[in-house]
Amino acid sequence: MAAVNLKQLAKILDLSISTVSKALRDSHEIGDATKLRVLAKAKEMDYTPNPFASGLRRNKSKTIAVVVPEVANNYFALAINGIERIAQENDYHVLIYLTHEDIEKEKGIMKHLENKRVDGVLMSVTMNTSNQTHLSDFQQKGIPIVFFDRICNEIETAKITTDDYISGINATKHLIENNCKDIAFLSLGDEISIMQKRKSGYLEELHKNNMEAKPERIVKCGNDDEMNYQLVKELLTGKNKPDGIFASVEKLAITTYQVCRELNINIPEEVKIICFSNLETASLLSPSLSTITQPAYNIGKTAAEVMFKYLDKNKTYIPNENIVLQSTLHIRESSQQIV
Amino acid sequence: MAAVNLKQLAKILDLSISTVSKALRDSHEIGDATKLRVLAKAKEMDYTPNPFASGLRRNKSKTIAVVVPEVANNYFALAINGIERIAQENDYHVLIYLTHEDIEKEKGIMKHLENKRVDGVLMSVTMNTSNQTHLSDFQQKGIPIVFFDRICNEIETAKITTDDYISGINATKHLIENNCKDIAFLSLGDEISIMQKRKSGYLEELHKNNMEAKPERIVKCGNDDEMNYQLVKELLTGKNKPDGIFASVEKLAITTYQVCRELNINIPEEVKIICFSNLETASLLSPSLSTITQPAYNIGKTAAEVMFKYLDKNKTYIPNENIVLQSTLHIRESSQQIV
DNA sequence: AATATTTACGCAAACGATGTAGTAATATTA
DNA sequence: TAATATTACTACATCGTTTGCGTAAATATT
Repeated sequence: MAAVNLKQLAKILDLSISTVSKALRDSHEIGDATKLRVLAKAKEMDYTPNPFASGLRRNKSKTIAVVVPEVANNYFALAINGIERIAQENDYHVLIYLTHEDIEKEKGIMKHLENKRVDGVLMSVTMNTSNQTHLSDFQQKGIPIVFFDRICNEIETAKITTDDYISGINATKHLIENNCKDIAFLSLGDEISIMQKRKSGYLEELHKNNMEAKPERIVKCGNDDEMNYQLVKELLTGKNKPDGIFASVEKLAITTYQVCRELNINIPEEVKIICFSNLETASLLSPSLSTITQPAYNIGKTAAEVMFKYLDKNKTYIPNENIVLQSTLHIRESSQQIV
Repeated sequence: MAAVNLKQLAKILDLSISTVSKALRDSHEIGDATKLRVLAKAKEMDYTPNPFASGLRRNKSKTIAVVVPEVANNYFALAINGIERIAQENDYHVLIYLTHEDIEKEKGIMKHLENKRVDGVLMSVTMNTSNQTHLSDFQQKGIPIVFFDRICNEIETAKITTDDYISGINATKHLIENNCKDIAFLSLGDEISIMQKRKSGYLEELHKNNMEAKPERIVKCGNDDEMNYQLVKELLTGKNKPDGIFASVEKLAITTYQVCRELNINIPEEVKIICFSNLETASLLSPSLSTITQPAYNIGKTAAEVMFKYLDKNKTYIPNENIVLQSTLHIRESSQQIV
C-alpha cells in the first residue's frame, strides 16, 4: 500500500540511505556489487522515488505546462499530441491549462505557475492577450516560455509559427483566381500576431490586384459563437454581400457554413470560402471545405523539442528564435469556381 | 527572480517561520493583527508556497491525472474540458497522458503515477485493456481511480458512463425503422465494456425484430486507420453488402464515409449510417450524419466531481458506483429513408 | 490573591531524496 | 616503509513547509 522509500530500502539492504540513493543514480562512488544488489532490491520492492522530495531537493519538477485557449479544437488537440509525445520521450509530465480565450484566466494560470511547479511553459495566448506584462513577469521568475502559433512578439524567447503571411496571400490569391471580386476576412479579434499576419497577407494580395480593401469587409469576430453567428449573418444578408470569405480560424468557417445553410446561400456559387483548419472531415463537408492546414502536430512537437533543448542544458533563458513551419493549401469545392 | 520563501518572509516580518506559515493558513493560534501584517507582506512580496515542499510535507499533490487514449478526438477533448473546469474550481492541476490505444503505454503511465505524483486518476482505458492487473496494482498503492466511458468493471470504484445499451438499441431500431434489412456493426476491438454494451443493444434489437445476427456483420476494427479502411472497404465491396451501418465510434463513421466516396456508394440510398459521435460538423457533412451524441463535457465534469468528493474527505477508497448519463439521438440524413 | 485557562507565539522534528564532506580500509607510489 | 591516492561507504545538512508541543504573558475563574 504505502509507497516504499529510501529509508526502508536502506534498512532492508543494511546500507545507509545515501548509499542506496547513489547506487540508484549509478554514482561512481558505489561499488558494482552493491549497485546490483540495490537495483535488484529496489525493483523487487517496486521502489520509485518520491517526486516531491526530489523536486524539492533538486529544484526540478520534471513537468511542463501547456497553456492553450481550448482543447476541443483540432489544431490545439494535435499540438498537444505532439507535445505529449516529446514530453514522454524526455520522461517529463504535461500539465494542461485552458484559458477559454479569457485573459484574466490566463493571468491567473500564470500566477499559479510561478512557484516552480513546472520547469517550463509552452503556450498559445488568448485572442485578447495584447498586454503581456503577466508574461514578462512570469519570465522574470526564471521559468522559460516557448510560444507556438499565438505568439507574443514582445517577449524574448523561441516562437514556433507557420507562414501565416504567405498563407494569407495564397488563400486570397486563390479566391481572386476563382473570380472573387469582393472578399471578406473573418478575424478572431485583432490583437494577436497571427491575425495581423493573416490579415496582412489578405490586404497585400488585394492591393496587388488593385482591389479595394473595404473596412466593413474585415469582420472582427470573438469567442462568443452566438455573436459570431450574428456578425456573419449580417455580413451575408442583403444583396450587398461578399462573394468570397477568408476565415482566419476553423470555427468561423463552420459558422459561415451554418449561416449559409440558414440563409440558403449556395457555396461556392454565391460565396466562396477558404479557411485555416485542421478539420479531419473537411473533405466530407457539403461542399468540401478548402483549407489552409497547419502542421499542428509538428508545431507542438517542435515547441516541446526547443523547450527540452534548453531544459536539458539547465538553461532557463531562451533567446529569441523564430521557427516557421509551412502550412499546406488544400483546395476543395468550397472555394472553386464551377466551370 | 528567485521565488521568496517563508524564511525570508519571516525574517523581514521579524517572526518565526512557523508563525508566518500558520498566519498564512489562517490558524487560530495566530493573532488577528499578526495575520493581517503577514498577509499584507506576503502579498507585497508575491509569496507563493513551494508546491514541492508542501506536497512532500502534506502528502498531497493538488494534482490529478487524466489518462485517455487520444486528445485529438472530440469526445475526449470535451471530457477534458469538463475535467479541467472542475479541477480549476478545486484549485487542482491536471496532468494529461495519452495512451494512443497502446496497452503497454498505459501500463507504463500507471507505473509512473504510482509514486504519489497525483492524488487521483481519471481514466478511459485503451481498446485493448482486457487484463487489468496494472490498474488494480495501481489502486493498491492507495491512489483512487475514477473511470469514465471506457470503464473497467473488475475494478471497484466509481464509473461514469452513458446508456450505451439503450443507445445501441435505439440506433439499431432507428435503422430498422428506416427499412434496413442487413445491418453491420463496426466495433472498436471487442474487449472493452462500452463495445460489449453497444453491441448487445444492437444484437438485442436485431433479435427483437427476428433479424439474423450474422457474425460477419460484426466488423472488429482497431487503431490502425489504414486497416480499418480496408475492413470497411471489404464490407462494402460486392453486391452482398449491408444496407445499414452502425459505427460504434466516430472515426469509423468517417472512414465509412471515405470508403463510400471512393466506391461511389450512395448514403443513405444504398447504405444508411449512424454512429456515436461528438462531431460538431455532423450536420454539415454530405450527407449530414446521424449521431448518438454523448454528453462528453458532463461526463468529464461528473467524473471530476466524484473524484473531488472523495479527495476532499481524504478518502482514498472509492466504493463502486455507476453513474449513467444519457446520450441523445440526432437523426439526420445519413440514416433516413428517402421518401 | 492564588490558580486555571486562554492567547499568541517559537522551537524543532518531520516529509524523502540528494550531495558534500568526511572516514575507514585498501591500493599505489616514492 | 611511509606517504599518498583510491575505493566504497556513512553521517549530516539541506531543500521549504507543516505541525505537535512547549511556554510566557495575558486573561479569566475561584
